[in-house]
Amino acid sequence: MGRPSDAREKLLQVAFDLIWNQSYGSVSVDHICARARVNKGSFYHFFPSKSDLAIAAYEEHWREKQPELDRIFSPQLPPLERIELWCKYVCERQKRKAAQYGHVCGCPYASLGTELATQDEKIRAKAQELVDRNLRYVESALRDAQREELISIEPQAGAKRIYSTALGLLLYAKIHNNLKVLDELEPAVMDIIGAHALSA
Amino acid sequence: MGRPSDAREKLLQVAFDLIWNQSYGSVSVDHICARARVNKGSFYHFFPSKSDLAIAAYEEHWREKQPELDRIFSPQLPPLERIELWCKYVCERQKRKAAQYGHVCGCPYASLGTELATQDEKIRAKAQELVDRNLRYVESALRDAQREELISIEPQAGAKRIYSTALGLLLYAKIHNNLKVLDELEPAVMDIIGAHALSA
DNA sequence: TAATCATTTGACTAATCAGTCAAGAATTGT
DNA sequence: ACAATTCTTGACTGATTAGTCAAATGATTA
Repeated sequence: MGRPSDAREKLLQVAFDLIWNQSYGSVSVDHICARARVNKGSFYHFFPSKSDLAIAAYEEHWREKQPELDRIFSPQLPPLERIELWCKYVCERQKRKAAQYGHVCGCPYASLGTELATQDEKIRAKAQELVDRNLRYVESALRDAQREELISIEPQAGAKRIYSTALGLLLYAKIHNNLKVLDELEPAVMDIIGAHALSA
Repeated sequence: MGRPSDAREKLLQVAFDLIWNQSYGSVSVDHICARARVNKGSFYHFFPSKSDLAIAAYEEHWREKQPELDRIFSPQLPPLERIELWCKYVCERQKRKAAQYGHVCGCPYASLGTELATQDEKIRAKAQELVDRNLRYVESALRDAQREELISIEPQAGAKRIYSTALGLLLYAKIHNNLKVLDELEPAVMDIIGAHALSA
């Protein structure tokens, strides 16, 4: 089995953190290596390039966060409660991050995605994939709500609107470096749903 | 008056274009100079640093685009028509840009802002300023609509929601590199307003 | 114990980065 | 024509960039 190592995992963790809190362009391979206490040679032993690391780091982050999303969007919960829970989760996560780093960090997929969408097709595709995976949770909750005749909105279109609203508010909050912006997330999302609520 | 020159203007123009279509981090001072056919020494004759150029370039772009926004949001027009016109303008502009560069470019303020918000406070503040200037148009239109008793939504909160929706959809469209996403802009915005429309 | 294999080490390249500078060129006002 | 002012030129610095490599190390297995 050769020599055991946790360098790969450390690199993935550090890379995701640095890229989210700063940006892809301003974080160098040397920075990542230094922070992870890994030599450059080891870096390139595990990853063919910086952009491959970024992709792997984001995929790994998804892998770690997925159980939490599964919990939030558990079919055990009433569908609209899932979405409410998700809004709170998004806000809470931003609060934690902002407290840790001193500024609002926004959506990690959006940050990497928007920085490199026009430059690196593989990274754009990965960002899209991650966004779409998130979207699917919302869509599924809306579909369940529809089945229970709670709403009339088309689940796919509704999910896209809700997710775009979240992306937009996170972006707005990051640019204004102001967490209070996110207080609007839950009401805005609920209004999107509510506008199409079936009056009993 | 010394030697006349349009180097400054060329640099502003080229910088805005390159940063919007690529990213701040991936566009070097050398690239900008080469594209503008200006020597590096001239660059630093006009601008103290790369980030100062970026700020000046974005400010200059605003200066050029402002008349068009003034036209779109002319008080001569019915307030909700202004917003409708603005939605169409945003979509049209993205179509033009995408045709020109082969990919959806998204909102330039959001792109620069989200890339550097956590890194460069002056750039973050400028992005915020530009976003807020745009917001003011929407807010003013909503205020006029309120005065005419067309809507009940609070203008400031409504404008924030509408603008966030636009930011979110532009971001979503950029990450998916898909212009069709923007077809949702006008209906989504109108639903935000419509949900608070006063029934005659 | 010896062979095997994955990982580590750190020095190395060649390109690129933002930014500097001193000397020269072009314009205007006198 | 001359001085003052503004802009241009292009070579230069020193730091940083992504990526390479051959030799060394250490754990596992036979």
